[in-house]
Amino acid sequence: MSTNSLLQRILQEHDRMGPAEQRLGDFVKAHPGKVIHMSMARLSQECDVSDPTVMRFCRRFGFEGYQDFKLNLAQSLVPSAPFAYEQIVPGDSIESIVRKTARNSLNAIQRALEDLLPQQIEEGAKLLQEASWIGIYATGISEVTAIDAEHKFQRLGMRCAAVIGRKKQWLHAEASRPNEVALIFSQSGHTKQMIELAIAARSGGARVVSITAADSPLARVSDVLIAVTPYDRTELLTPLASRLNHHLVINMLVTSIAVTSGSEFPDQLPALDSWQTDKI
Amino acid sequence: MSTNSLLQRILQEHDRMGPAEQRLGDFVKAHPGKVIHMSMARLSQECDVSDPTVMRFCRRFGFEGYQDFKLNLAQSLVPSAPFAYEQIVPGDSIESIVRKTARNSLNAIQRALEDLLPQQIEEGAKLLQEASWIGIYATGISEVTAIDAEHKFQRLGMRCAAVIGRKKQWLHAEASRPNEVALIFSQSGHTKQMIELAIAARSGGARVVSITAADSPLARVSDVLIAVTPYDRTELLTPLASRLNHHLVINMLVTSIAVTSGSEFPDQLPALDSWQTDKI
DNA sequence: ACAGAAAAGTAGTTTTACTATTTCCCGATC
DNA sequence: GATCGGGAAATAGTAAAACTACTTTTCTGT
Repeated sequence: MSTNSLLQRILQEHDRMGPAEQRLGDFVKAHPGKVIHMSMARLSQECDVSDPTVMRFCRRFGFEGYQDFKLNLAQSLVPSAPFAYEQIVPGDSIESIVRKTARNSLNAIQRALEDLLPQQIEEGAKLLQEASWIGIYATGISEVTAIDAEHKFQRLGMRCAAVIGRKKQWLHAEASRPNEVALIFSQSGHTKQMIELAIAARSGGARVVSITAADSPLARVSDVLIAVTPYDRTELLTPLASRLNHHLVINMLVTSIAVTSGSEFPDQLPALDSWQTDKI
Repeated sequence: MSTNSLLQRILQEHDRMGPAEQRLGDFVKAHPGKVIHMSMARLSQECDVSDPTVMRFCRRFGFEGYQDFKLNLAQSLVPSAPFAYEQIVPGDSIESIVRKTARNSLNAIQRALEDLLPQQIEEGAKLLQEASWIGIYATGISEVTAIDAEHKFQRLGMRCAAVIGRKKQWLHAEASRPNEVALIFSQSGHTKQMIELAIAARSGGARVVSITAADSPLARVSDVLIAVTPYDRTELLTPLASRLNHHLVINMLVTSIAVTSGSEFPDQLPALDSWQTDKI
């Protein structure tokens, strides 16, 4: 993404700098959190460098001076930006659970924003929109995702159903016919049941839209793939974050369909609960 | 929450300050982006205030001085420069739908991180953990949230059920007895059915944990409130964002319960799907 | 109305960021 | 091989910034 962190730019510029400025760069990279609380004098001393050199170093990156540099450095350090998954461990306080959970979710969405390909969403939305019926398939905890999708598509007046459970899924997939779409959610794209469902649905003439990992077996047997990069081993531990992106994709699909079908307030549609329930 | 955005803290402290410091506070709130590039002298002049007053103002919030204050201010405004919700409009391209959806979600989580009170999560988790059975109630699109909660609590081996539909909900709520907990999800806290369910459950001896807006009718009839600030009119249009925070709360509850009950890998629990499904 | 405390301001000191100029280092040139 | 030249860095100096100690003003309560 275009929002290159300042620290990365320092790394890139490294070879184009003289030795004194390199020492500066190394120190800033190593202790950015310290630097923002240091004066120019202290920093220059720490790196065996004179303070006009610090000045030149800052200007090199397009800043007006040291102050301006420090401010931007501070902003690029802010926890939410490009930062790692924080594992939750047994001793954690409630407060840190709250913080870590939220931050991990932020992290997940940020990654999604960088990785998602709008074109895939577009293709998926087009197929879904043209379908006469949509079967929504998932297993395990992704079932909730399927139910969520069902709710939202039905709001748009579309014919669809979340199909849960092995036997039911088989029944529906084998009865597939042209003009229908099978929408499949799978984290890894390696789940046997889902791959077989995709194949069954296609042999009946239906199209398959999968929200799953790129380069997975499921991706290869789908007509349209919406690639959601799964999390590597460490990050797999996070329960919400991994599923969050699937919900995001659903929302993007729903909104896209609403937009292209000419709704005036595309993002209002799924929020109509208020009409159906009595309030006091 | 301790990670309260600086601007919010300024707002909270407003009444405890003298008129000069109030002028400062107002200016900082109005032009935070300007302030971070101003010197103390310029700021004090702009607010008709002497510069030791600026000093005192900064120290009031626990900072060492003006510099330190500016640094933290800069960090607190980094995330999405203006916190504004970006409405999706009919003409939007797929790409901007993707971007806006993701950014609105980020925005929602960030707000949750600032507003959520860990103590409420803690109280909620405690009650849920001690319950002999948990009834999970919701209507409309929040039903998905209820199902999600059911899935996750069951992973922990807890006895619970998502109760969907008016009549079923009545049956269950009226049969409530001590040691049971009713877990209620409601965006506004004004839904009649939910309030009545809460009252019914309590009169049967059960405790009520609500995830809803503070100061709402539902909040007032609950034993434990987990306050999730609802979105004002403009932001109500966002379908995912408003519900997202309820999912976050569920996750925090599940993790908290897992931690306090001594699980070794608290954040791994809800990710055990792999055990149940065949992979290829 | 007046004592006492809180709030804000004045004046002064130290530190800081930044500038202008000079020195050093190193490779190419005659 | 001394010299010239150009980039990299340092020295020295300045204006302004941040911070402190102290004084004055403005409330508040008896």
